[in-house]
Amino acid sequence: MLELAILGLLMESELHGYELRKQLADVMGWRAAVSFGSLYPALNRLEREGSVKAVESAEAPPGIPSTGSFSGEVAAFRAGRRGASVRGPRNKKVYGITPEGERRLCTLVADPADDERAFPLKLAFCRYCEAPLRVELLRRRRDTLARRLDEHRASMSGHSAANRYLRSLREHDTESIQRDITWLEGLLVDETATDAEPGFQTRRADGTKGH
Amino acid sequence: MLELAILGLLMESELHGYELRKQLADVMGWRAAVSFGSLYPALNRLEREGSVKAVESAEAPPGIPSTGSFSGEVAAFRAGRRGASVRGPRNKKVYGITPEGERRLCTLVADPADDERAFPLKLAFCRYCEAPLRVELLRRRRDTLARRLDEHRASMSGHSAANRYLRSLREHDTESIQRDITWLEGLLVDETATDAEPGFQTRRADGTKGH
DNA sequence: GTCATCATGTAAGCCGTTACATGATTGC
DNA sequence: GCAATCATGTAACGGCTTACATGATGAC
Repeated sequence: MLELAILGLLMESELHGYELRKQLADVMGWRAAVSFGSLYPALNRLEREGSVKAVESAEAPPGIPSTGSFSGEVAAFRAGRRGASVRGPRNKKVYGITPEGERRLCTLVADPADDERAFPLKLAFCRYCEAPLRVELLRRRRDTLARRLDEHRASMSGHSAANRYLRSLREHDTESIQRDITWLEGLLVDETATDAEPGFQTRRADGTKGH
Repeated sequence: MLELAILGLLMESELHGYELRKQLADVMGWRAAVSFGSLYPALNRLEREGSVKAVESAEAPPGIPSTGSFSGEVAAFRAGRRGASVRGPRNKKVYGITPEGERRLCTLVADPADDERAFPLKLAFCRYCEAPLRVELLRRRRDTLARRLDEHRASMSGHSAANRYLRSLREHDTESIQRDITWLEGLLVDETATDAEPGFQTRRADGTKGH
């Protein structure tokens, strides 16, 4: 799921790991506070499989009147040892998404496993996929919750009787699920109402800098 | 957290692993569907540390007119190889909670780390702890959510603008958190309103068979 | 006698975390 | 020059899952 988050953010702008993490925390909040220990390996994995690739960081180092890519080269040289030429001024490695990666993004959104962690992430980035896939995502989630609601009601009798905390928890739970379903149904209506719109959003044209 | 669930269920009745799992699924529903691969090791862990102990299963094997513990002994013998004498007819190992385990239960409820997984479990079993601990639990959770709500609002501007899915997700999220807080506040009121009640519930007296 | 279910466990692996190590850059 | 922050990584570990292995019991 981390991969989905990475790919989704890279659709909006090219980023390096450190900032990816910040934006992820910002965009998704408490849901997806991810650590470097999993972020960097994930980036390497995605790079190996061709979903992202390191790009020249277009960022001109401040303080030096930008004599072409010279200063960047120096920094890369001084930084030494690793991926070398793609490292930016501050030893940064800026990533961009590839066409392969865009396909992977939609594959991940299409993946039927949407638990509480995965779904919000999918929803946040599904705008880069085609409409039918988005509808499918919303329907699937709604159906999952509907099924859960049934189970919930089925097992309402019995256990809760002796435990007022458990009873309250379950009632609250039931209401929450109902609200979620209503919300999803609203999103589905929006989705079908606007299906005359352009199919899906593409990423920013190459060259336009995000942020 | 699995340990809390085990201890909590054992407060109500003596159980063996297999049924523990069923009841857990029943009581907590989708939240805590646990696998044997983690359940049995957890039970062994708890037994080693003295929080639970294997007990004679009082269950008389049906079809045999119960000539004392004879048939049980035979089954245990035939079952062979392991913990031997505490195994019931069907090679079951029935566990009960110890005083040590009861203390451990309250320690776990008191533990300040309550994420989305842990809190419902704590709430479900906090009735075995003393009132101040319960109040503390509810307050802590409410405060956590209140803080989250603030952060949420702080970062509302910006990102959501271009993404109607993300915007909707956040709005829904905010409302959900507010509802949760209101709910918790209600529970807190109940808690302080009923503090003339007997301190806390103890487990069933030894010998009374649950279920 | 065989199949479904009950019952207990082990092994491998996934996905994430914390803690640690390293070094560049900026501000003072 | 020193601390704070930016930036990238590695190592160890944790908790849980899946898949596998084993065997008892009951229904038919």
